[in-house]
Amino acid sequence: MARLDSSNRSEASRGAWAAEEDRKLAQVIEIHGPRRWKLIAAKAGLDRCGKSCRLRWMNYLRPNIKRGNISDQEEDLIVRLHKLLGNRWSLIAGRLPGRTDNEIKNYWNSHLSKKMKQNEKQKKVSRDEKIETLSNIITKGSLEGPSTRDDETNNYNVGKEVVFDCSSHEEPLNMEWMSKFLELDERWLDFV
DNA sequence: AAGTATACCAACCGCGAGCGC
DNA sequence: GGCGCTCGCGGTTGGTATACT
Repeated sequence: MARLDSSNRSEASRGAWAAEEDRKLAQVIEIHGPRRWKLIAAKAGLDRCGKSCRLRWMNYLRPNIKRGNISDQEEDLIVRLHKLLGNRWSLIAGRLPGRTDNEIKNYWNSHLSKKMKQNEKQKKVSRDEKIETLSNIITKGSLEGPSTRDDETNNYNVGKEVVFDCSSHEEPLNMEWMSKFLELDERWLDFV
């Protein structure tokens, strides 16, 4: 059974913070420092729980907070860090001065996750198209069109520039073989 | 202009970890 | 070791603004 969190479910008020509440909170933190949040809430005479005070401070009132307008550079960094760290927002935020974990999480959920999904979808379509091209070359023996076979080197030439090097692979060139090849050498797809 | 859908973001909630008693 | 308190994190909710029909 889940442990009850004494800082939750208090009788404290909820909802948006008023400017007056912000002012009182900042005043108390200036004196006592940003710790012992329950005490801070009491000292400030706020009808808020300590947890709520902490959140307000961390995400809004803390000095040096940057708000809004995430730059392209920052966005790029978020994407790369998310790739590396996953949903570890506080770690990601730690790399972006002035940004809070909550802001980054919100930004990811409202902007970047959609963007990423679109990219993935596009990637998949493009990969499927490439595989279909390969499949046509192999299953239909279709060395017509843009592809040719060089009998001396045993290579498949696709288009003007691309050479599919078969010299290190055994015939027959079938789909099973090809899928194994693709798993091993995804780079090849980029050529087709 | 009014109603509805969607996007955005501040705030809330549940949970786990750390610490002192 | 057990308990209560505090803190921090990540997921989720809900209110408001904006876009769309």
